[in-house]
Amino acid sequence: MAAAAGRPWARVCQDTIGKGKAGTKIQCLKAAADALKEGKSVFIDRCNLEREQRSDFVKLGCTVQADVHAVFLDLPAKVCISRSVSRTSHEGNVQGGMAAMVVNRMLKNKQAPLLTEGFSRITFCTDDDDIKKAVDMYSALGPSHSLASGVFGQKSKGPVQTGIMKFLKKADTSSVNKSSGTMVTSSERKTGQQNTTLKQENLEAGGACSMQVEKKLDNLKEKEEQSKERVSSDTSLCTLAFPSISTADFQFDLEKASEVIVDAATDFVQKHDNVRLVLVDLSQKSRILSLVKDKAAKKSFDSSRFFTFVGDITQLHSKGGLQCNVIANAANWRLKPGGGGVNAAIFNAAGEALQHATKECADTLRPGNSVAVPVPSTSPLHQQEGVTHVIHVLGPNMNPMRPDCLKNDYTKGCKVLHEAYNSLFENFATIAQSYTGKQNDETSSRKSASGVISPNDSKTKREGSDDSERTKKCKLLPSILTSSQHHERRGTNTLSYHDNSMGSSDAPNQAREEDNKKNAAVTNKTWGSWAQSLYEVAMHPEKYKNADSILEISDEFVVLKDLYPKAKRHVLVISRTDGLDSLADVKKAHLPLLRSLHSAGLKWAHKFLEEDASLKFRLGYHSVPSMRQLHLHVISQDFNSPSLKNKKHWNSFTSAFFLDSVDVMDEVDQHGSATINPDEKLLAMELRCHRCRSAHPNIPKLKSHIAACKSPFPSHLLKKDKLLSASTMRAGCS
DNA sequence: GTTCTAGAAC
DNA sequence: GTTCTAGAAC
Repeated sequence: MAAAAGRPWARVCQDTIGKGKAGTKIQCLKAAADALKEGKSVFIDRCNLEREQRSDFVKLGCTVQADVHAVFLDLPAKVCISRSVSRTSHEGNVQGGMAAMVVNRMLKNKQAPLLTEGFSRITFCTDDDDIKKAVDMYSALGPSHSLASGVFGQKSKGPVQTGIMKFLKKADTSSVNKSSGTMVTSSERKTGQQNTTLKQENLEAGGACSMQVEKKLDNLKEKEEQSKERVSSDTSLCTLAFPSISTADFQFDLEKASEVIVDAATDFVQKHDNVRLVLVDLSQKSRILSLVKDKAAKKSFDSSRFFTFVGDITQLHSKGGLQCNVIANAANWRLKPGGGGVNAAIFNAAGEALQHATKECADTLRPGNSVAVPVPSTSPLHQQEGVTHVIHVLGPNMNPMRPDCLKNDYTKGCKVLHEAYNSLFENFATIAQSYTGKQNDETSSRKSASGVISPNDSKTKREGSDDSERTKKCKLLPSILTSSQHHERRGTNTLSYHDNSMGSSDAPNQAREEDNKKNAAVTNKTWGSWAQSLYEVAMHPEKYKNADSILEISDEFVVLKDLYPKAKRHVLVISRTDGLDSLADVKKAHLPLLRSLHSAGLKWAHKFLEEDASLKFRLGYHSVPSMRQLHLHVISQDFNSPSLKNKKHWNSFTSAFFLDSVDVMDEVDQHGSATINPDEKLLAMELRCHRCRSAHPNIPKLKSHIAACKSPFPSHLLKKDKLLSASTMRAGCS
């Protein structure tokens, strides 16, 4: 039913139609029919996400011979959810925490509109820009204007669609003067002039976040209290607080490390006056502290000048009552923040100022060396803790997953660790000297001024001493590399990361390149230098047999704890077959190998289930792995891990990108190869809960959700034992 | 101002 | 694979 041109628009909205009460679809249909009778154009503002929901409106439009258009707001789920949750004045009161649930439910069933439903024009809007364009277009419609029929704005146009488009465009030219649709996306309507029913698939979109889950503070309860014991508050002694170097992430043997510490420290305090060394660790139960204590007790030296202390090295003064002028940092070779442990804590506590100050002193650090950095006076570490210098130290590394691994060579390791402490203490001695000098200077200046210090004098003095300090600092930093050395270092380090850390320093680069070429012939993929780690482990597992991360070595595979686990339990079963880099290389002949990897994975999953029966496991492969060498993931489904940080991480384990081992074995058995969907889009998909499939706007919100979600796992996982749990394990045993 | 993502570099 | 960081999103 085409009414006269120039008639206004009627907005039919189920949220408002009930005048305070919940509206009904019947009311909407009646209102739309009435408006059409009056010759108005009608805008149906309703979430008609399913075909069935909207069919009555389409029928109504058709019976009155109006053009029926759809504007489909096909926004990413995360946008819909975050906006619906954060809106504050929704007419239907769908907002806040409830909204996420409602929107998730709706999105689950959403069906994109089709021309065959009876629409003459469908406009897809996939972002705010599209929406604006659509609003502008409909707002600008005049009485004699018309919009082309067909489907517009759909991002993935299949060939059929194109055909339809062509056909419709052709047809459309003959009906140019027919009335056309006009729309408004909100209650604020402009001048609609045509008489048409317009249907809008309305996904309300508004503002911020879904679940109002409070941010979990990573404040671990077990964080040990600072030492309560009284410590000497003798401030005449310049004090260095230092953490044990290399014994945490670098996995240096504690027994050997404690010997080195005691040797180096006692030696140092015996040679230097007016200095104090304090070995600090967070935990009362710290093994390195007790080892050092025991060993130190057997030596004769002034125990007030070298002792151990339990506390946070960044809060020794404020929380521990221990004034330290200088603290040491167990740094990384890049001298960058992060990485956890002491390094992260110190950079955190000192603020950005320390990063800049460090940059000014050095770019990189070699094992066995240290660099002293004056802590800027603006830094909280300086202001609150009275720390004037941080000395970054890099010790030897025994962790095969870290750069410059010494592969258990403790002869060299102890030597380097000794060098590291010596370098640290020497740097500290020079700072201490400048302290004593300063104190003396100030004392003498006071004396000479007979108790009167002019502000100018004082200022000059301070600047002067700062300057001399800087000069000294440069002299005492043997670890600072020249610019050219620095570049060279970077170059070699890139290699050494893989060569040394992965134990193939004896394998020349050339060989690696050949390997890569050989491999490229199979999968046509070249692997970045960083992608070689698993290959190295697979080829030479014996070199790492002492590393904690290696759980099992057989002729066929190596079981390794993932260095960056994406869940509470996450291990890799790495095939040892050379040249088999990923699933794409797998042929029927590899079926026995796949079965071996699978049963090894099962065995470890069972072991973990015995330790924690609440876990669930999946065994599978990444369609396109990032690391070379075929490896099976065994991963618990809690995904509770700080290393799970981004969308790619999430989707690589929860989308079709993750191929269940049982399916892979079946496919290889039946077709001689695995079906791989290498679509990168799988990794860029919206974030959905792996249990209830609800969508979430970002990783933190998703993580909050999955920590609480108790929905059953999707049924496809329950088939074929893809999801291993304590109960499936028991069933398997019986 | 803070949080979060995404892309480049490694 | 991770780290770093600019800038988008909030």
